[in-house]
Amino acid sequence: MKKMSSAPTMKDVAREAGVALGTVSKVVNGLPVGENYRIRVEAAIEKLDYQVNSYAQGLKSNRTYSIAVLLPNTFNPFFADLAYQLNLALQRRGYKMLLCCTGYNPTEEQEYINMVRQNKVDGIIGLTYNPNLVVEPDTPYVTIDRYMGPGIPCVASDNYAGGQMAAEKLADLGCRKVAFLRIGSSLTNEPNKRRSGFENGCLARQLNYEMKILDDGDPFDGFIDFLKEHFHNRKLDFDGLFCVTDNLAFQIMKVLESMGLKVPEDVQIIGFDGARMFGDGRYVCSTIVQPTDAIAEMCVELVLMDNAALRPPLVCLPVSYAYGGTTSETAQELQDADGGIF
Amino acid sequence: MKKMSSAPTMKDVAREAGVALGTVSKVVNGLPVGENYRIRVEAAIEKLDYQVNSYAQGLKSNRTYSIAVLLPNTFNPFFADLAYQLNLALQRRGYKMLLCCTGYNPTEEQEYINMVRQNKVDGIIGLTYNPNLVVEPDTPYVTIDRYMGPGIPCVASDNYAGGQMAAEKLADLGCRKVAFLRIGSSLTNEPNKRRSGFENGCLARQLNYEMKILDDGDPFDGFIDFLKEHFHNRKLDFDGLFCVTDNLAFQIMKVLESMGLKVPEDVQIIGFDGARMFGDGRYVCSTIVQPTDAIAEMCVELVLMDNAALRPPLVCLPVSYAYGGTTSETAQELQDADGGIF
DNA sequence: GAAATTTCATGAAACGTTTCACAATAAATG
DNA sequence: CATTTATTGTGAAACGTTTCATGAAATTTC
Repeated sequence: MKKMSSAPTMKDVAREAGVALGTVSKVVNGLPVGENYRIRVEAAIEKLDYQVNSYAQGLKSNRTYSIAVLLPNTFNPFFADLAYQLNLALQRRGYKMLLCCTGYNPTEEQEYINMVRQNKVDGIIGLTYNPNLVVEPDTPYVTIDRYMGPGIPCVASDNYAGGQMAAEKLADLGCRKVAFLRIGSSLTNEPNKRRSGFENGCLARQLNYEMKILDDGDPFDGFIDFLKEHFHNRKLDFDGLFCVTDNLAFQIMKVLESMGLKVPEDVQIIGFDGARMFGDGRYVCSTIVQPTDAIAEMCVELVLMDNAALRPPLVCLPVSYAYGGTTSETAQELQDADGGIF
Repeated sequence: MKKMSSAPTMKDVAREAGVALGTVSKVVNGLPVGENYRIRVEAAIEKLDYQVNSYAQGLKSNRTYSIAVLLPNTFNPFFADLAYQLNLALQRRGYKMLLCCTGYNPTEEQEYINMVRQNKVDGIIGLTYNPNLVVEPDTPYVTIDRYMGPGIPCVASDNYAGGQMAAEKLADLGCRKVAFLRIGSSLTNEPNKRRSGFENGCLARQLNYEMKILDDGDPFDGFIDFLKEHFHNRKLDFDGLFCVTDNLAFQIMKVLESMGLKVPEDVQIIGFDGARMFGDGRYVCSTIVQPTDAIAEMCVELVLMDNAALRPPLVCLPVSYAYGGTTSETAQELQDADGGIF
């Protein structure tokens, strides 16, 4: 005479175990309950194969144990790595990750932010580009790389130190004339500090440096022209290049190689991000590595923090340097690789 | 005397508009309502800045408009691309994507599958490795690359044709002795058809071929040995290599280059996946491109299909070939790139 | 113009939890 | 042993929707 149609509810469990509804709730939520009661309830849960209904749970408690993550996309290796690390960090705490790709679209970004108001998520972690996102003051919101104002914590790696480190590394490698390459959004975001850090590092090491910044509107082949101008016929105006991202570094490297130059023999190239595309510790180029694991951990920590007043406005996490070559020695380490090779 | 503490509910809207609760519900859900009523309700919604509570909605309707996507990780470019395309396809239909990285872990996979039973999602799209996942028969579930049995649609690219295409391409490029390289899981999954397709293609074009398959347990440097054996001192036992993934192709390429060989001048290398890491149409190596957009679209289509009986057991989607070099001509196209260069 | 029919707003019931005032039992106290 | 105190199970109320039987109003029909 049981209703077989739908999934069992707490009421069913209570009836089966011969206890009250509230008792089942306590057992399910790990609240203190008499030992014999607990056993009876757990047996009933097992027998009926009961699963809590998270809609009902959310309706009462206003918690979904899910966090929305806003990223422009997942194919950029840095974003992909962030998504992965955030998923891990959230999972460890029993939270689910709602991933939203915004495509740098301010409207999409705002739409996703609004989602939290429909109680779909308990908080938001966002790497966004809309400078005037409207966020409810009491909405748990944490940004990556973009400082949005007081009350909204921003987590970033120490971009300034990263720029400095790049300069020092190039100096250590014997470079004498270097350049910083960047495709610039004019946003006042944290990654912009890479430039000043690099500048400072060059000054400290008495390195000649040049800045090549292409504004948003400029075509990419501004860089091609730049490279042709300074490297044509092995001209080698620069012996070291610091590229604002690995993405750019990789492209520059390809172009230089197609011009007959060798990296790093002729030109040293250092990128930024250090997102491993193969999950095994190798990098496509030498790079300043962002600690995506620590960034993710911190973001999750902050977004789940109870006392909003204690949240710091800005958290900077230390970067490191990684060599990008694949030598036959390092190849040995690849056996532990887990990058989806079938 | 309004309660300012929490968000406005339908009841508040009804009171404000002077209509019944059910009328508000109809307006919110786009059901037929008298024009004057609709206007009044919409005004009230606007005024109160009302947002539906999706917990309550889910509790009644058993729908969350969210789909769980199971992938081993997001840093593998192919998975990253899939995640991105799935997000797009779901977004277009008003669905949210719950992304779950399973790390090839059968237990995690099963755990996420169970999630659907807690009513957290309306369906699951999974690229999984657990051969005996337990899925409720009536749970909308669609797999990528893994045929799990009748009733569970599998979406994949035409791996057989892809293998064939690789062989033909190598033949067209003038290769005479080629090899297929793979790190093998023994799973009977769709990607395994790449080998037989390649084999068939080689036979059709009278290409000498060799298969090098490393089992799961084998260390990666089995490949190093293989490469040393056949390419040491420009030996060039093979003039073309078909690698089962771009990942592997890229690694092989790096090793060969570190051995003093040039790609593609000395050895042609073709990978598989064609996941663009920079979102701009360029590839890290020549490759058989999987149509991740079509795969994603089909997965979403199938998982949201009302009539489960109409779902096909297996859907194969056409692959294509892409050249992997970055020439200065192609560099011009990079200006439209959107890969997160700051 | 009265009766039959259609249209559509109404509001109570239900969805499956959590919470909390209350009751019942057990333990501690003098 | 009676009384106070602490402990813990109980079950009704509430969360904010959707749904549907009800009835009022508008429309059509003869």
